[in-house]
Amino acid sequence: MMTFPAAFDRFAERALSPSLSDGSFLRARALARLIHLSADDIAKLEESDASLVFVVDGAIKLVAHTETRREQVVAFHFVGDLLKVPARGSHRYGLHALTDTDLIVLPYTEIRDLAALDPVTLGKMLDSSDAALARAREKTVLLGRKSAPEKVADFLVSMAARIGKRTSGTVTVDLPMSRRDIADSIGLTVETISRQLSKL
Amino acid sequence: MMTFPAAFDRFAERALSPSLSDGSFLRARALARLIHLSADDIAKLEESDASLVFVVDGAIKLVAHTETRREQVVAFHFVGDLLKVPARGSHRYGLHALTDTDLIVLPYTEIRDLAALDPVTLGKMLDSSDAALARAREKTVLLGRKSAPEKVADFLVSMAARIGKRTSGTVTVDLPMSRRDIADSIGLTVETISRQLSKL
DNA sequence: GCGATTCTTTGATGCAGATCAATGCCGGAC
DNA sequence: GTCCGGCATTGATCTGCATCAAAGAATCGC
Repeated sequence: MMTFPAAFDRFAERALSPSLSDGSFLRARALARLIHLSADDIAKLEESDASLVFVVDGAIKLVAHTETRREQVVAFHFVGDLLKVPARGSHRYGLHALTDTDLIVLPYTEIRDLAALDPVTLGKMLDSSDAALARAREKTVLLGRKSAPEKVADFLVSMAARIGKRTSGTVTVDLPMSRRDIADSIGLTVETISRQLSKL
Repeated sequence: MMTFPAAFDRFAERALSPSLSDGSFLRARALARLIHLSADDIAKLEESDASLVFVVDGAIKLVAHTETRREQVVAFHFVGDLLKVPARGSHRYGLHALTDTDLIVLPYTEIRDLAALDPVTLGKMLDSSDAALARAREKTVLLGRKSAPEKVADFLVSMAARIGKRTSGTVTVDLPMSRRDIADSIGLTVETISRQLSKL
């Protein structure tokens, strides 16, 4: 748990320009909300507009819901990540906490307009978007052209790269998500995940 | 076919700020190359660095190659699109022409640095990245959680939205890509595509 | 500490879509 | 024209993963 001023400062350090005008800075501060989520909670976001979200602490999944009650985990995000949660498109998107989590949430279009005059802030948004796009493209290859064993292996490798702890040669990963989350992320069923992991 | 000055102007109109300084404008112009591709040609890009590509005319596919000779179509792009072709990551990326195509290509990091001082240019790059990310996310849902008939139907709908011609109530789409391209895009085989299309 | 609930594992069966194979179709070379 | 090579369709078979089912293991409330 965290206070708003402390959380907003972390957001500002990560996402805003240090040379942002006082006016713009205060405007951003006024638009920001701190949301604390317990594990399994769902963030209440505007569905009609996209949101800019900063993960102050914890871990989350971005989920797309299809009409037919199926769900796809579009991305996982961890501390320090900046992401855009899209407004309702052909699917409904939701943000679910994997662990206890603190988020700073801002309305996307407003903050985009605010950043329109500030290249440093805009640049940070661009870099976040590019990073997310790169991961989404890798995931496209994973989902489109790989077998179950490859999917599980690649998933573990990518998680190790993002949240693995390197201690004296060996890398350990503490996975904050359930088997179901993994399954919904890489397009398999929990049973298949379980079987693949048993074989290791 | 098109001359460099004409092609670069179209790129500048789409991607650069009208108020960009003369120096930056000329620098961008010096970095840009015009590449003309015939159908099925592959663009020769730097593999060590990402490229910023503008589609002046024609249609292209962004392809990821796996080690094992399989390939995944990551995205299709059409006239007016601005896209980033990533440097070699865990997969090798290539740009293939679907029809006769003119591209303006620039080294990504240089143009990103050049844009670092110009919010309008940066904003256009951000918007392109966001649009690509939104499509990639939709594709993630498609690949991860949909059946063959749904994949084909969704593919046709999304292509209609992007390149369909609306003439008096009915929408017609002229698909520039082969069955194989469609298959490699939505994670199916040509035979399955063929069977699904027959049922319509 | 002990049921109740949820998550994970393991096994048996089924099916959607891949693979293999053959034929048809179209467009270009000459 | 007709030969040829690549693309598309259609059919037969196979298989990887889903689905269905049930039995542990962990976690929670009280």
